[in-house]
Amino acid sequence: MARAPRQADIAAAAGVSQTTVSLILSGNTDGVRLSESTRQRVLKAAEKLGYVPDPVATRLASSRNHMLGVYTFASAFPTDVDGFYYPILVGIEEEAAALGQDLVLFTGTGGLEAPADDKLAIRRTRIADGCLFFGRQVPEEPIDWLLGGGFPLVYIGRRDELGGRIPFVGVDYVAASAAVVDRLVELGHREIRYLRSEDDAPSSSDREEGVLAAAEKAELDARRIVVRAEDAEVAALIERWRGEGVTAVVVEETDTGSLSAALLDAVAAAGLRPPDDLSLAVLGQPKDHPEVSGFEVPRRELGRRAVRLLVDQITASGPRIAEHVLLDCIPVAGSTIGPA
Amino acid sequence: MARAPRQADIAAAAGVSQTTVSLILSGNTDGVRLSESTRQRVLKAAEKLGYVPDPVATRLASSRNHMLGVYTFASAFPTDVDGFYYPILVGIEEEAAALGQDLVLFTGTGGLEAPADDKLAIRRTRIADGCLFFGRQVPEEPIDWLLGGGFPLVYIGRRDELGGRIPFVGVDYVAASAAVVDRLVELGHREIRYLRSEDDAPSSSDREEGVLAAAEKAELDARRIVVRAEDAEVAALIERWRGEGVTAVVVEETDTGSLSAALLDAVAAAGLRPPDDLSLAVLGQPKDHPEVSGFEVPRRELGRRAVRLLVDQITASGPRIAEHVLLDCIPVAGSTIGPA
DNA sequence: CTGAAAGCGCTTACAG
DNA sequence: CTGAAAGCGCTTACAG
Repeated sequence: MARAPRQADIAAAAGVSQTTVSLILSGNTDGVRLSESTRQRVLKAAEKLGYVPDPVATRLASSRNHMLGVYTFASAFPTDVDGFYYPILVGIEEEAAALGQDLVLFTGTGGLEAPADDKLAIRRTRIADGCLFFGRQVPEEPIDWLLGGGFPLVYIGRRDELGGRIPFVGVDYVAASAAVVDRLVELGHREIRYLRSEDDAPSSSDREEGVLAAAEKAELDARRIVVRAEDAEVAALIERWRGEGVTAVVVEETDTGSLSAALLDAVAAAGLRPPDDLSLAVLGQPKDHPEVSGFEVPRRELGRRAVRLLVDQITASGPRIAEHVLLDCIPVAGSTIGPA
Repeated sequence: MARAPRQADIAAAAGVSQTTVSLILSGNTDGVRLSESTRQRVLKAAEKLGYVPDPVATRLASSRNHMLGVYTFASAFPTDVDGFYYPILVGIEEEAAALGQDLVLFTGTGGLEAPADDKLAIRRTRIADGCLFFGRQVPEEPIDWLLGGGFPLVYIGRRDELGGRIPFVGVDYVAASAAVVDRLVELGHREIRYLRSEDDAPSSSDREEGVLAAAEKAELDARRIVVRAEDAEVAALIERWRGEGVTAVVVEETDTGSLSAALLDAVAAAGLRPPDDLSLAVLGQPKDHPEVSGFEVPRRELGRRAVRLLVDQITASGPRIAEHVLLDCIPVAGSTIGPA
């Protein structure tokens, strides 16, 4: 394969030094003045040779290469939760394109390798100007290392680890969840149940926090509200709750959506028709069920904002401070909530 | 934070040269022998300093960077045809991860910029070791330029441009489509219609070719079989075909899936229930309609094979030849085809 | 067995 | 106005 042309090749072709080529191509006209004729000659030679700067060399020598990393702790294109992550990726791509940034997907550990390899894979993200991270857990050591080195990074989703030093763009699940319960209370519901998964992701505890805050405000018996369950237990719960006089059920929407799907199935199987027999709300947007009341997570915007925050960090001149952004959810009125 | 430690720091600490450190840390024991004591001293110093190799420098110094480009001519994450491309991306990511390659998504022109910019964006793909291309059209000039420079690239989808010099992994739509018509003929159907889009993508003409080949073999009147139509015209066609005694309809599945969706809707609206009132087949897999007869496009495998072909090209020692791979589709029996 | 040196392709002071 | 030189942190011949 013919070598890719370098600045030195352009320099030879244009009869100038490699330094001059670098100056002209990088548009680094800071305190420098170059004759227009030289400039044109260089530009023409570069065009003719089809010059493309080597991003790796650029990054070694300077600091930017206009590549943003995207690191997911599982798969960037998960098959079981595609409906969840896809809009975020769409947002990331949109904003990156708008800002002239390419994306580097680090495929590091597809879950196949030992978690020990995570460390190296995460450190490799340094080849980009900065990196977006997705995922429930935070591998503290490598992230701390990146942060300590001043490497720009942004998590997608709220992260409190490492003393709050991790910049993130998250979703205000607390407020959105509280609003859903508020609405039920306003409609006269007193016997409410909140069904959540066993998993302890921040997005789960945030939702619970919002639910409990609203319950407390309404002076409901908070101890009875929260119920942790597996998908398989849902049908039995529905039965029990009917006996307890429950009039409204709220369920967490997780990335797989399996818990809310299980609930919707169980409700239908029990012959209950919301909102008449039971009010139903999902803390999120269940797939293929736009009629269900709840809220919409601004996933696309999440991706866009994360990219913007990252680029801000990269271009920031002063010392960076950890930035934390929480986006509001969009309330979904739906048709599954009614008077108690 | 103090500077990240470099090999030179370790060298100083261990009292050896930086070269020796590099040799020991990279495990590059090829023709070299190092005393175990030196080795231990260096390893210990590296550990103590918390050394992590700089991936950027590593990649500059070695020739490959283990990054594969992914270039899409529109958006890598299209919102209207997500169901179509997503599995391909999944396959690409899987195989890339398995082969230890990172992915660079070129966001070049999201359709916003003039096609002239395509040229530069496409050339930028050279920062990777090789690149995968998606898309209906081939911008000949930049692709030719890449090919001429010996840059490894693979198209996803059959491409005949540039004198067949473009390596690709495609799908054997001809054979799969013919097989569907064969099946209908075996079941006694003689009045068959093939509904296709106006668009002239290779995947469309391949399907038509397969349909016509099967029709010819069965000595059907080929002139009446193929019908090009827009989504909006489908309902009227159904009506007409009933008058013509049509017993089976085959429809093309495009990336948006809108034509097959229009047909399924029109058939249902006309009160026709396949396979009793009409046999129905889709040349592909319509979204959310697993019961429809036809075939499944091996999209995930398409992504995987494309990655493998690309990596083969990259690692090939001798002169590369354009490789063309066609994958078989998986027949879907379905329940919408019956006897005439 | 180990080191001095060149080089990967750029940027960035520093000289003219 | 432009060039020679050093340097980013590593790898890889090439000498001892």
